[in-house]
Amino acid sequence: MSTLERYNAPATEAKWRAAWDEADLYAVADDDPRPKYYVLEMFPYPSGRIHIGHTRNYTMGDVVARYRRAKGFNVLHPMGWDAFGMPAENAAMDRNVHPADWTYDNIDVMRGQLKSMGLSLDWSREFATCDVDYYAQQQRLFLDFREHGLVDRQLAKVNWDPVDQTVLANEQVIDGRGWRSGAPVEQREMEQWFFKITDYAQDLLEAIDTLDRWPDKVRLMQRNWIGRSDGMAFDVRLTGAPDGFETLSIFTTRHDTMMGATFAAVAADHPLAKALAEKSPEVAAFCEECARLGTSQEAIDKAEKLGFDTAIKVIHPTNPNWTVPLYIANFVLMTYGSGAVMGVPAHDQRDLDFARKYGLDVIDTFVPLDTEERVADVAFVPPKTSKVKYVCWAGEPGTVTTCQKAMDWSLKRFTEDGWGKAKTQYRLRDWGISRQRYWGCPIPMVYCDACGLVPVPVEDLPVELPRDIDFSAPGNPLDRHPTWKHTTCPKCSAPARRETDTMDTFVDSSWYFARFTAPKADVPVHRQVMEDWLPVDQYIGGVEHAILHLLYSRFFMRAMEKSGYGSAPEPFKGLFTQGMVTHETYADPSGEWLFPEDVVWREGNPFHAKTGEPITVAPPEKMSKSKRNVVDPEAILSGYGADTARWFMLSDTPPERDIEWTDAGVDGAHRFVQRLWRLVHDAVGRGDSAGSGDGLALRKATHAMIRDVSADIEGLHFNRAVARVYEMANTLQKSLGAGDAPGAAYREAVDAMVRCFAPMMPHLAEECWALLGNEGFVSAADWPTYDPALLIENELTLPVQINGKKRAEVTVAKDAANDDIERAVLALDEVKRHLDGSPPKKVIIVPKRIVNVVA
RNA sequence: GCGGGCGUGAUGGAAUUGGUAGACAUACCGGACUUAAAAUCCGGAGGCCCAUAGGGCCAUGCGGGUUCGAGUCCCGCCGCCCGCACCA
Repeated sequence: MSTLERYNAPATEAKWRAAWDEADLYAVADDDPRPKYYVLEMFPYPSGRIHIGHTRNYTMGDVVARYRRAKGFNVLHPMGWDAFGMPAENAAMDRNVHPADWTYDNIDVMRGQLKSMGLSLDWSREFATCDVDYYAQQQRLFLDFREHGLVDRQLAKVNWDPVDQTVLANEQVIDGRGWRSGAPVEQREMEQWFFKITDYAQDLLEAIDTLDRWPDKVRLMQRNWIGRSDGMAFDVRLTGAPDGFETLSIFTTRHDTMMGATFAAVAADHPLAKALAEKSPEVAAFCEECARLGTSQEAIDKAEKLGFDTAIKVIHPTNPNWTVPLYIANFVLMTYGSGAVMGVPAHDQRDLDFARKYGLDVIDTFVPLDTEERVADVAFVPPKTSKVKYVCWAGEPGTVTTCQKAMDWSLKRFTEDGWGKAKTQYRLRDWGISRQRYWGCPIPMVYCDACGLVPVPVEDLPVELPRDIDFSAPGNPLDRHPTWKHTTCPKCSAPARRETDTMDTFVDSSWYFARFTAPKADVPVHRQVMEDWLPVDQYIGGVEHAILHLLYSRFFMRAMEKSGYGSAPEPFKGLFTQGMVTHETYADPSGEWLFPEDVVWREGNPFHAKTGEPITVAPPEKMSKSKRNVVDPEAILSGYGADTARWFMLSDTPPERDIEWTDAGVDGAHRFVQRLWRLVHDAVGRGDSAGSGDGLALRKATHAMIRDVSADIEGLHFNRAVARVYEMANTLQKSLGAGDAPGAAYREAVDAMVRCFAPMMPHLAEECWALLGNEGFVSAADWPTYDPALLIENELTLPVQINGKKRAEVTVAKDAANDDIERAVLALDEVKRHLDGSPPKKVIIVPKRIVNVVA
């Protein structure tokens, strides 16, 4: 043993990766007869290098892929690159490199890094979304969607940077200013392309119920995002309004409070408000003020309710002689409902604040059952299921009923009266996909003065991005390009202009999982092949994509089905959202953030490695460049090896929670790599003949491990699977130390253990597998099976409680009768002592679990 | 504000339908090996109290409740985290 060299992880790992490549072990065929399993991790953005979060995400996916492969599935486990996006353009501006070169160089680096993790990926299916072959097919999908009525043009507000002359994404607006120019951002309305995701609002909502292998949290977030509310729509007549505005559309979900409406209000960007603003500078000024306040999130928090009395009167729908004033109000949203509301101060806090400020009436329509007190400063907004007493409504005053019943009744009544009608409203809005930038998929449309908007014919695809591009001036470089946008109309051949907007990069990631099923096809997907592979059985990624990416992908599958691409309504059958990787933060006395490698520890206290100053340590948080609490996985991979990094990522912390990266944890993982190596060496040294006895205890432990590790991996409880392997190693080592380990049982145990940790540490497993003299790759070996007969105990040791406290144990035959157990328990010294001579009040025996004696 | 989640040793965390709380790991302490250290191996360990073996009490954020039995279920607090946020 003393001569055994340490396991050289980096060298050994490289050897096995080369061997896997040589054997083309992870390539997958579409026509394989075994049952399919599609495991996918969210593909990375090629930012430059892999970060620690990637290693966690891809390790988890790889464990699942390797486990399923061993269980006899035909496993699709592909990798690609979410390669379009702003950082490439920023690099182009900052460093004068071409976005394509920057992106593809990054991909080369990151591909090498991912390969060094030993992931069992089918690299032959790799693609990047910026590959012309990919975005050409995406353009085709766009045209098909349009053909099927799923694309339209709508006016939409954008963040406009007046200095850079460009549209900004929300995350580029910091405190209301452009991130580059620092100029105050303006809201502009522009015509943009939209995917009509709202056509599927109800379907997307209902189908969430079928996603039973998604986290409840994500399902709830999607439900809230779609935001269905059932209410009533109606038109009210106006007096004193400009021509063309004789009526106003209103939406409400509380029609039971209609008789408490004391004012009406429209949004500042409502068409009526705009019409008034044209005639009145005062109105225009008010609306502008509202628009300014609107943008930043903080402002909304503090925003005071502001209103402008238009002097227009709204005729209450229930009574032609009853009018209420119409305001323009800053808290009414144009983007929800009809952009106009009836204000019911008694039962809505916003309306109440507004009413108090502008001296409007407050009419209680119902009161609590236990008090006659009327609304003062706090609106009375009971849950719809609460019973209240109605005092002023469309029904009999004094009625006691639930709000929901009153609403149902009111809706029926108002519908019969001929002015109200039931309406379902969604919070979800159509998906604006236009982006005014270069590094994205061009939208294949042409503007012709004679023919209007004309789609690029499919045979003319792809509309390829020009290579020569200039980032030295602000604005969209495609729009500025000297020749690119000039073309001829596909219909009339007259000179025409190309659409210079490109697609939101979320479009790229909305169907890549489908493209992996036929990555080289000259159509977006092959119908049959896609239907065979989809849905993805297990999708793994960050919770930050819980709404947009996952919802857009669900929409895409429906849109593709409608466009004739085959049926796979739900793209991801199983979803798992893993936690982040965190690290302590370090700051020097001046408050500067320090990298972990700049910190040295002396006697448990941290000091600056160079200056020797004491350092303050703050609790772990998400790794970020700004706080410098980052660890580069490259150093771990090349120093300790991939298996150590993988094992660490899977250990201790449940995968859905945040994991704290610590050097001690990594060292511990590496120590275990070395320890397993020694254990296996020892097994080989013993051969098959040494030892005595049948090793039953060891065999039981082995088979229990197989059962438990299998269940833990299947349930994605990787931390528990890791603990089971540790337990097995401890058991092996103990039986070894006791000198009673029979060779065959020991050999069986080691063999099973190697196969069980192979999905987690594939290189080490491969080396151990070879050392044990097995043929072929453990990566291609079957998953071990366990013998249930070995797990049945003939005798059971039951805990014995007295009055609910554990006092003793009793060992009985596994099928012992309750009478026998009771007799054995009452004979125990410990039990006698506590009973002190008197008979027990009761003895509760839970079969195979526990005995409780009630004294 | 609305919605959701989580509170267990020094630390990360285990714990079937309510049934032996603290598996496994990290850090720590002791021993062996070593000139020494590292590495390795063996062992210890929730807290408090009495103690010779051993025994007792208290312990899963806090306070109640249901139960033979509660980390787990119910009610009320406290704290932290996440999502949405003027959605009519």
